[in-house]
Amino acid sequence: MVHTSTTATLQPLVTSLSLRDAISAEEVALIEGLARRRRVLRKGEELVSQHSQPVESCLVLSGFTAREVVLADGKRQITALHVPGDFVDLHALLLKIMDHSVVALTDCEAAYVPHRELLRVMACSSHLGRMFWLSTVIDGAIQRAWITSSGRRSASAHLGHLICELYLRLDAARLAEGGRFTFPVAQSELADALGFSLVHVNRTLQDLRATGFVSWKGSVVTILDFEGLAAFSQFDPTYLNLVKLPR
Amino acid sequence: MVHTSTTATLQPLVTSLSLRDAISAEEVALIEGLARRRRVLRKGEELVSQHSQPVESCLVLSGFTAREVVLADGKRQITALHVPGDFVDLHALLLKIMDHSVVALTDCEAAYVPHRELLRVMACSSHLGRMFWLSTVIDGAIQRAWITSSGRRSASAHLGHLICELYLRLDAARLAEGGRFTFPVAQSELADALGFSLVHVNRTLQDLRATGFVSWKGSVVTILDFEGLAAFSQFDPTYLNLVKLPR
DNA sequence: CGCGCAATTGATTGATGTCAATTGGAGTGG
DNA sequence: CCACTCCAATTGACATCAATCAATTGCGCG
Repeated sequence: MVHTSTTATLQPLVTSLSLRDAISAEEVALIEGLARRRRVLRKGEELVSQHSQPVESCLVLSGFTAREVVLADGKRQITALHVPGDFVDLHALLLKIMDHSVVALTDCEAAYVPHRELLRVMACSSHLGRMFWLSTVIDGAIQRAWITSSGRRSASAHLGHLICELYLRLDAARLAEGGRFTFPVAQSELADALGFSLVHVNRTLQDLRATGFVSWKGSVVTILDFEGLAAFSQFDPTYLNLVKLPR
Repeated sequence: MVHTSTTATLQPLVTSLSLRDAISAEEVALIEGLARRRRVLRKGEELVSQHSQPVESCLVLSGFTAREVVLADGKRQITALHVPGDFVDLHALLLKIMDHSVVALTDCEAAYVPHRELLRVMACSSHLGRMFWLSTVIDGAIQRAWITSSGRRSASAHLGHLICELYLRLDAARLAEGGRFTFPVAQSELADALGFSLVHVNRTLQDLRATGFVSWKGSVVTILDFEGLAAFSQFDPTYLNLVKLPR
């Protein structure tokens, strides 16, 4: 069952953009003036389907989502994790055809904004246009970091790097506190994000716990020593662009 | 020794953009009207340095380049390969700080366009602005494909997938002919792109040759059976967006 | 011919996947 | 409250894959 309504504040998007550059009151008004529909999705539902040709782009308001590709032999790869405030398929505005799908890892809410509306707002504010562009470009930077982890980091550093990344992104979205955040995702899904087998995720998690940098109980992740974990995982937060600059 | 001059046609860029959407005569004029400086780089030189804050973006006119990250322990990961016509650090227009460097894998020529010039042209043509955005978003799609290869494909399928991708990209740039292209890159560099050890690249290449899909002698790569290689590597070219569509 | 670099090979170690079983915890019906 | 069920987490044993170390070969060039 899909719930749809028109009431939804786009505050998470404003918050996310404001982390990277000042967003004026006029720009906030433009954003809040975007026509959109709201959907509530349950864990496992697709927000956007592979091969579809979206005419609207999808913004996550709450919950965790992932981009995933399923190969012919049934193997699955998650190529990105998204947190509230992320415009998960903004790139569909230009790509036209989705080469992957976006799924809900937890129950979540999303706002769908017609491409026509995005173009209208970008015509009013080229700065907002650049901020939208920026958000797709940050997604790309995160993907490069994943490629690096996958190719050249040990299994525990790969996982540790992901934990550091998630923590900073969630903290920026005010969804983390004191090194702790909730990440209600099964180890099998983590496996698909890391490119590991399920068993290997489990053992890597145990290795990481043994270092004392991280505690992970149920869906609560606690970073006990961020500096230590970051050094161990060779994590450099520059690529997240959590810096307010004129763009 | 760095050679610099101001004469350089940006035709490779026009060709690349024209693959994805019609580019009008006016738009071509706008592109050719971009102020820029030209540099000739030798194999191994850096086009753009990690941690730098570019005020111009770099377009490859000829030769192969790569984005690379070097970790503290000396391990290297190549996160993207670029072919002539690619705007390799267009994203620096928004990211401001480079989280990786771009290096020349072969001797090559590049044009550097000041960000101010890009903003000027985008103000004249919002369509060109979207085409620039598109090119960064295609880079992102390629990166997702790399993540998928790295995480969920066998070593030979990973390499096979990369060969299919390079072939189509080079073919689109008119740098391939009859399944054959020149790729003067050492196995050690291929290793850094695939996230393999050098020895493993060598053996994977032998496996792939044994399938009969590919011949790779010196720097000449010949795809003997594209359909077979694509099926074997689960290669679906959709993500390359080599389709002319209104964007 | 001999140098130097890239490609190749062999042997071994270590990391990771697979298969199969067991444990643990939350929810459910009796 | 207890037994039962289901699913996720965990463990053990083993097979494979891939990294490492250490030669050796092949080739272009002075």
